[in-house]
Amino acid sequence: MAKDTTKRRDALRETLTDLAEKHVEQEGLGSLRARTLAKEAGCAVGAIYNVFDDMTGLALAVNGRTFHRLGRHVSAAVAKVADASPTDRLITMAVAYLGFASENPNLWRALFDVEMSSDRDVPVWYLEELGRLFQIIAKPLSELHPDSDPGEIDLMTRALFSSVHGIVLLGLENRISAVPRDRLEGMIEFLLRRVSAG
Amino acid sequence: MAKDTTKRRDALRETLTDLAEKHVEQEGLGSLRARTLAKEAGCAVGAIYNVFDDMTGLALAVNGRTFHRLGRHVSAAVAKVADASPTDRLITMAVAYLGFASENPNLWRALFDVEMSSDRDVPVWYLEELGRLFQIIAKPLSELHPDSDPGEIDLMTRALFSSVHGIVLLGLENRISAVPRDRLEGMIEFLLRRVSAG
DNA sequence: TACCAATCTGAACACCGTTCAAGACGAGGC
DNA sequence: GCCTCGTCTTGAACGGTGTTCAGATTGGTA
Repeated sequence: MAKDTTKRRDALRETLTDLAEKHVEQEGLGSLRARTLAKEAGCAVGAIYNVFDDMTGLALAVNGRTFHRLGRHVSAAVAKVADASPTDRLITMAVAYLGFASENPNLWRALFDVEMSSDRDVPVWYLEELGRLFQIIAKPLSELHPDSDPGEIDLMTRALFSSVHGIVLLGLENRISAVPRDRLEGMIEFLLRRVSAG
Repeated sequence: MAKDTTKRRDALRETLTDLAEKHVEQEGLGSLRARTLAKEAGCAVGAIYNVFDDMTGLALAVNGRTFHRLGRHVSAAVAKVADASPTDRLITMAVAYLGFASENPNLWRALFDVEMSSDRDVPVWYLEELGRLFQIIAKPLSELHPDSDPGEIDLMTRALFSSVHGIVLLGLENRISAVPRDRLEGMIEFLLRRVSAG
């Protein structure tokens, strides 16, 4: 079978991603070291490059998992209040987003800190995963504004997501603001109630 | 006079900051190289460390200038519409913020990209400059909500700034969204009008 | 002028991601 | 079972980074 080496490849890929995920979670994206990972995984530094394009590729693999978990986290939260008003569902999702970010700060930050500046294209799954997230935000919005065309809904979705993201981002950046967690929830709820009240 | 060497120190400090600013503006924060700057400034690499603690200190010096320019940009914009309604003034400021960010993307990004994770304290002027920015945002807000206590105003200020910041951040990050500039202005105006309408 | 402390120098250090020639090894044919 | 060949794996080496520090230099002072 020609599968044996492929299996080992996949196993190494997973081992490395596991280890990298642990490092990012505990010490942040900047703590990823090729030599350290190789030692921990019991392989040579060069072996990493048989499995990933470069260290950014490895970081993207970690982000893939995080993105998926984030999506499930938000989905699960909103599923529990499926009968609530669109506004309350929006608030639930946003607070769930805040919760995920504050419970997984390093992993969450890594989602936006990876170097994409190079010629590397944004991976398809990145946009797909983001699209899924936007879709579950768009649903309550289109209920709130049944007469708006999809383009308008899309813009509102991006605006709301960006706003909540901004509050979470600067709120968790304690060097700048250091707003208590429950205050952040209050800010988010205030914002969304105001925007929804039409 | 013992001032002569001090003068040279200050001159080198300014020269290095000028050069660094140019590099950040053109190529981004990540393009700062100690050896390159030393060569351009006509000094040795080690001389940089007589004038700055490390490269982060140099980046902070650049950010100091940017922060100041940003403050003046927003102030100037709102000064032109001093007689407008509080809501319109908020929108003017936010759009000015967007304008500054989109015209100086690399310098603006550097404001939030500097490594502060280490033990280094946030410089006082950083917080002072941010405080000034928050103050000019808070003014229209306290006109809109004359009965709110300063604590509430402060939270609303942070919430609004963070929201606008989020929209600008993800909006200019073309790898993720790529929303046209005028659409971004629309999103900001929509958000602020909704939040202001009480 | 002569001295000393402060400044400046740049080679050296420790570390990083990445590469690649060479050795090891698995798969398929006999 | 053995051989061959191509692929995988190895880790030293490469080129780059920020930072340091012993020695050279220089400016201020007596």
